[in-house]
Parts: sequence; structure tokens; C-alpha cells
Amino acid sequence: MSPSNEPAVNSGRFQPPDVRRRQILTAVADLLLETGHDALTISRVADRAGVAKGTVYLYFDSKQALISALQAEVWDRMLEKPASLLDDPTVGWAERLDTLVAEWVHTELRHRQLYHVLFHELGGGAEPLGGARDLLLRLLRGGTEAGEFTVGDPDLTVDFLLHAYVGPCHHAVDPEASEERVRSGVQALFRRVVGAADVRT
Amino acid sequence: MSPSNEPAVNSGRFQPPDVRRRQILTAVADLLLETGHDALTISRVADRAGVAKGTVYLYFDSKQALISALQAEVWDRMLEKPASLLDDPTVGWAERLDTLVAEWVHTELRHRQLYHVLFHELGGGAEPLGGARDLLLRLLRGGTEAGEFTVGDPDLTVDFLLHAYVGPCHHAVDPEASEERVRSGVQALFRRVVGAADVRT
Amino acid sequence: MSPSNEPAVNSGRFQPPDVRRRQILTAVADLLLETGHDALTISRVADRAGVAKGTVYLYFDSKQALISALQAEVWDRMLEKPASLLDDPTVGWAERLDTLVAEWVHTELRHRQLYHVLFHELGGGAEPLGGARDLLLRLLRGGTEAGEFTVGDPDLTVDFLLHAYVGPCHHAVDPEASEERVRSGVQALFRRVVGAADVRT
Amino acid sequence: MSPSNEPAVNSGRFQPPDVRRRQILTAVADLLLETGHDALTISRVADRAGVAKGTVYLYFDSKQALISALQAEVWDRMLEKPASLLDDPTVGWAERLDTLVAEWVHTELRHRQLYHVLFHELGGGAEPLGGARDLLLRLLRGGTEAGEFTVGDPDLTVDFLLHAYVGPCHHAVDPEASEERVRSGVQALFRRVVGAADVRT
DNA sequence: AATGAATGAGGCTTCATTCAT
DNA sequence: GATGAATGAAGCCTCATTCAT
Repeated sequence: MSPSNEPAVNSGRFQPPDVRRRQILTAVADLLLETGHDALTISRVADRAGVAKGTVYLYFDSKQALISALQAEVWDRMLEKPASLLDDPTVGWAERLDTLVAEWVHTELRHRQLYHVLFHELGGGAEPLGGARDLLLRLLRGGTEAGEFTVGDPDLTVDFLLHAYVGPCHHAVDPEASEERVRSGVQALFRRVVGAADVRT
Repeated sequence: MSPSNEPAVNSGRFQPPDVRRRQILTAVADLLLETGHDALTISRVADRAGVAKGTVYLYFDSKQALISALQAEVWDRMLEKPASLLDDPTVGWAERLDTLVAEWVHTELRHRQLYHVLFHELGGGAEPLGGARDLLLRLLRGGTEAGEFTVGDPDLTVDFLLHAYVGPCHHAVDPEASEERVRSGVQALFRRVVGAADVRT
Repeated sequence: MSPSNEPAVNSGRFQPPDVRRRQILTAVADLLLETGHDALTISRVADRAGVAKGTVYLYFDSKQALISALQAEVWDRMLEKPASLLDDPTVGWAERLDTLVAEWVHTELRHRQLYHVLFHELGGGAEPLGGARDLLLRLLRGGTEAGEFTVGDPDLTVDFLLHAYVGPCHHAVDPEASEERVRSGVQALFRRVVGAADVRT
Repeated sequence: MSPSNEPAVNSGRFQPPDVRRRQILTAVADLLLETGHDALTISRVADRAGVAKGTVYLYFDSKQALISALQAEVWDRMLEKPASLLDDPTVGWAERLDTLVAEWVHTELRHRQLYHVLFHELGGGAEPLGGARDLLLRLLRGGTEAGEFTVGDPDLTVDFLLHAYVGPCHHAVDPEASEERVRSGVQALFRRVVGAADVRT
């Protein structure tokens, strides 16, 4: 009797709660990308999501809660894959670092505008960033203990790298075309920073 | 009885134009640091500067003009010293790079919150940032031609470094105490990135 | 006990859209009459209409849109009846002119202050006035072709008459008492201007 | 020692009071013509007059006083010449009416924008208009007593004519080119209204 | 659960007027 | 007499949030 496993109709008046949540969060992301955070209003979010203004407040307590929810979700997505690769013993530490870089560059190039808005223009990005920091820190420590890296001050180096890779990503004009060049370039620089053998040696 | 040749009292009703300008810009900087850019209103700027709201508009055409003026001033300060050192032939390229890093780290540590707000949260930072970019690019090219650096992709490397040094600065808890450590740490990483001999070799 | 099928109380919190629109437009008209257009502020309009300031903007995009809406409505009312009489072949051209005058004088006497403010003090009255101009022009041409009028320069005469009838209307002290006198007086003068036989011949 | 009978330097820092007054009133008139009354600010008046804002308040108590002064002056100019011609017994009443019309049309065509702004957009025009009203009323009465005019209701007719002649003036596109046509046209219509023999008979 | 009309605090900006110099 | 920096009330408009339906 329940139609729950049929493909959901795209814009029905009644939707399961998680579908509504997703519609609204997607609308926020779209609008941030298209018009920036100054133009982000609940009214426009509601329009874009195809719901009434009041409905937004059924799912999120306030505008800030809405933004925070999106930030959390985006960071989850960003950490998911690299975390799983970190402890794979079949590849060297430098290769794991390369993988992390590749993943981050890829994500950043695809979503840089959104990330920029979410974590630079809007506040509160410190906490989710912690996840990425831990990941990279464990990688540097592991590589150092294994003798593959030479890292003097891991904490400082993590902070350095965490900011560094964003630069070339944002400066790229055409994300599609530049990914290969940016990825390999940043990988090489990361290797230099951690004192690993260059990939092309 | 007449105090006419004493330095003017700090908060007289009439002030020379440049003093007023400074009062207002200082108020903006203070408020940005204390409450962030969302809470920056002309009303609060005026209160903090000790003038009426209308007075702000005697010195700046709009809120945006006010912010832009502060951005410009801050960047001027940031580029002043490094630019003068760039072309000094008596020191090696790596030392020049060290000097640039020292200067930037110093400035960033002292004003990092303000800079973050001004150039990341607020828009329009692209242009003044260009000055720093040019400076670093010339340095990388010079060092490479002189055979001191090995830089594969100067453009990408510049973007990388331009973002990188900010990380350790922002992460430092106590700016005063950490400057020495952050400076030398970042200098070492910059040297690695450009392929220069390590400072401690 | 339930009053649900009685006509809604006049000042409920929720009103059908057209009722709200009317409340607001009425408030504008009242205020223009009472205090002139310099004193017309959105704040006062809202107070008078019994709504919040923001509510005004739910129905009109801007202050100018509010004024334009009132202008349009008033002109519609003013052109409605005369237009229908213009092409009635059962009456002579002079009688049609008389009817037009009677209608305009009537409207002007009843709303003269409002019209004055709307179309003289406030700008933008040129377009709606065009409707009245066309009407009168067609009448003059028709009467001339029929040999009832002698009009040398129809364009100029239309402009002349369009302004002329307003004078006696505005000068009347008591609109109620003077309508008969003003109407017949202006009718006679219009006839003279178009070279028609006097009504009392 | 006094340079008072030398031609005044155009923009000296010190000026005789009446010269300053004139500079300021001229500035008001210019600005009303160029930018309309919404854009009329004391600041711009002062700039245009070449004086400081405070100086305007040495000559006029308030912005309203400034406008009223200009209104009074303009009407004085408009009544000056016709008044002198009114009682000339060597010409017929219809000719005197023609003269009045010629004068008014001329003035209106040359200054219509200013007059429109001064007496229609801005309030308070009722009183100065009284002078023109008296003039025309005496003319109608004189002509009627002399048997040249047939005017049923002089008061009403005056109000009618006083508004009427403005219409063709404002509608004229090019004041220079149209004056002849507007003047003779309005003269003919005025004659019709007062029941005088047509000028071309 | 969903709506959207209504609210009202608060933002930016303008400008008539004052007053110390 | 002249100045113009300073004031602050007031205007227009936006938008996060509420609540009766």
C-alpha cells in the first residue's frame, strides 16, 4: 500500500521528511552558487525548493541552522572517501598522500564556489575542517614513522597544506580542463613539502 | 589660560579631515575584529568612531566604499616593505624569499583576524591580492633563472604558496609567542616548495 | 454563535488581497488629500491602512508603484463613462460635448484636490491624461466634420480645454452647492470655444 | 575708497547683500529647471551659487522661504508689463486682451518648466496667482461694460481662462518655433470665450 | 504537515539645519 | 559676513520569523 519504494514524484505537495530536507538543502546550495550568500534569503530558498516559507521553518530552526546543516553535510561528503583509503597498507604513504590530494582537488574544482561561500564567506567552518585536519595529520605522522616523509613540525605543516591546495584550485579558470594539471602540480608540491621522493624521479 | 598650542584633545567636535577618516577606519577595523562583518553597520561604526551617522557619509560614499578603503590601506601596508627588498642584489634569492615570508607572517599574525574578514569574508579582495601575487611570482622567476630554485609551474606554485602561509598563522593560538616558530617553519616549507637548499643545511 | 457567514469585520488581521489593496490605496488617497504629497510616507500609509509597513510592500513594489496604481485607477474611473457616450449617434455633437463636460466637472468637483495632487504635483500623469486627450480630440473632429463645430486648430484647442475646465472647479468653495453653476458655465464656455451654437439660443 | 560703483567682480568672496540674494535665487531657478524640485537641495543651491551652505541661511530662513521668495519674484515679473497696458484707453478691449495673452504665452513658453515646477509641483502658488486673476477680471469687466465682450459669469470665466492658456503652451514641443502659432491660436480662443469679434473677421 | 500573509526591527542613505571658527 | 563639518531625524526598503488557517 505504501508507495515508498516507487520513484518519488518530483514535486508532490506531501513528501517524506528527508526528501523535503534534501530539497531545501539543495536549494540553498544552488542559490549560494548562483547568487552568493548576500542574496540568500529564506524566501528564495523556499521558492527554489518548491515549498512555502513557513515549511522551511518546519525543518530548520533558523537560517543559521540551515547553513550549518549544509556545511556539515558537505564536509561529510568530502571526508568520506579519503578516510577509507588512509589505512590501506598495500600502497605507500606518498601514494596515499597523492590520493588525498587528488580527491580534494577534484572536489574543490567541482564545488569550489560553494565551498568558498560556505567556509570562507560564511562563518563557523572551523569545526568541520577539523576532520580533514586529523586525516592529514595521521597521514603525515604515518609517513614520517615509516621513514617515507621528513616532516619537522607536523601541526604546522598540516595547516600549511590544508590552505595551500585551495589556491591553485580557485585560480583555475576552467575546472574541467585544468584538473589534470592542477592535480599533478599540487601532488608534486605536497611531496616536496613532506620531503617525499618526487613522483617523477 | 588658553590651551591653544597644546595638542588637540582626542575627541573634539571638529577634527582635521585625515583624523576623522582614521577614526572611522579604525572603528571599522575594530568592529570587524570584534563582531564580524555581519554585524558591521554604519550605525555602529559611527558610534564607535564617536561621530554621527551622517558624518560617516561625509568621508565615504557608501558602506562598500568604507570597506574598500580599509582593504586598500591594509594591502598597501602589506606590500610596502617586501617590495623594497625584492631587488636587493646583495642577498640570495632564498634569503629574499625568507624575508618575504617573515614579513607576511608577521603581518598576518598581528592582523590575521582582520585580514581574514577583509579578504575572505568580504568580497573584492581579488585586486589588491594581485600585488602580492606579482611580487611572489617575480621572486620565483628570479630565483629560478639564477639557478637557486627549481620551480616547475610558477603560476600554480604562487597560488599554492599564497594560500599556504595563512594556515599556520591562523592556527597559532598566541600570536606573540608563536611568531618565531611559525616564521621559521613556514620559511622552511617555502624553501622546500621552491626547491631551494634548506636553511639548516 | 459563529459569525462565520456574516460579512467580515473591517479590520481583521487577514484580509483578501483585493481588500488589502483597497485599504492601502484608500489610505494613500486620504493622506494625499489631507497632508499633500510631501507628507506622504510609507509609514503613514501603513498606519492609516491599519497594516505594518512591510505589508505595503507585499502589494506594491515601491512607493512610486503605489502612486502609479492610484493614478491609473482614478483615470480609469474618469474615462469610463464619457467614452461610452462618445459614439452615441442619437444625440448631437454639442450635447455629447456637454455630457463630457458634465462628467468631468462632476468628477473634478468631487475629487479635485486628489486629482490635483495626483496629476499636477506628482509626475507621471502624462500617459493617463492622454486618454482624455484622445477622447476630446475625437469629439472635436467629429463635431467639425458634422458641421456643428468650427475648430481651427484641434490640437491646440484640445490642450486649451483640457486645462481650462479645471480652473472653475478648483475655485469653487463648496463643491456640492456649486456643481450646477460650474457645470452649466463651463458647458457654455466649451461651446463658445468650439464655435457651437449656444445652448440657450 | 569704496569700489561700489565699479562693475562687481562676478564671484568675489564678499558681495553686497542683494547680489548674494540674486545669485542664490538664480541658482534655485536654474536647478529647478535642470533637475526638478525633487533634486533641489540646499547643498546644490549653495554649490551652484558659489557660496557655502551656511550662507544660504544668512539670506533665507529656510528652504521653504527660499522657494517662496522665488515664487513671489517670478509673479512680479509676470504681472509687470500687462498691468501697465491694461488701462490704455487708446486701444480696444479685445486688443488689450490680445496683448495680455501674448505676454502670458510668451512668458510661459520661455519659462514654462520653471513655472510649472514653481506653481504646480510646489505648493503655495495660490496667493501670487491672485494678481493675475485680478488683472484679467478687470479686463473682462471693462470689456463687458464697454459692450465689446459678452461674459455671463466673469468669475468663472476668469478661472477658466487662467488655466486654459497653459495647456497649449506646455504641449508645444519647441517653444521658439511655436510661439507665433500658440499665441494667435490662444488669442482667438480667448476672444471666443469672452464673446468678442474674432480677430480675423 | 503545509501555507503564505503579516509583522516590525533594523539596514543604508539623504539632507535641512546649526554653530564654532 | 562667510564657512562647511557635523548632526540626527526621517525616508525607503528588506527579510527573518511567526501564526491563523
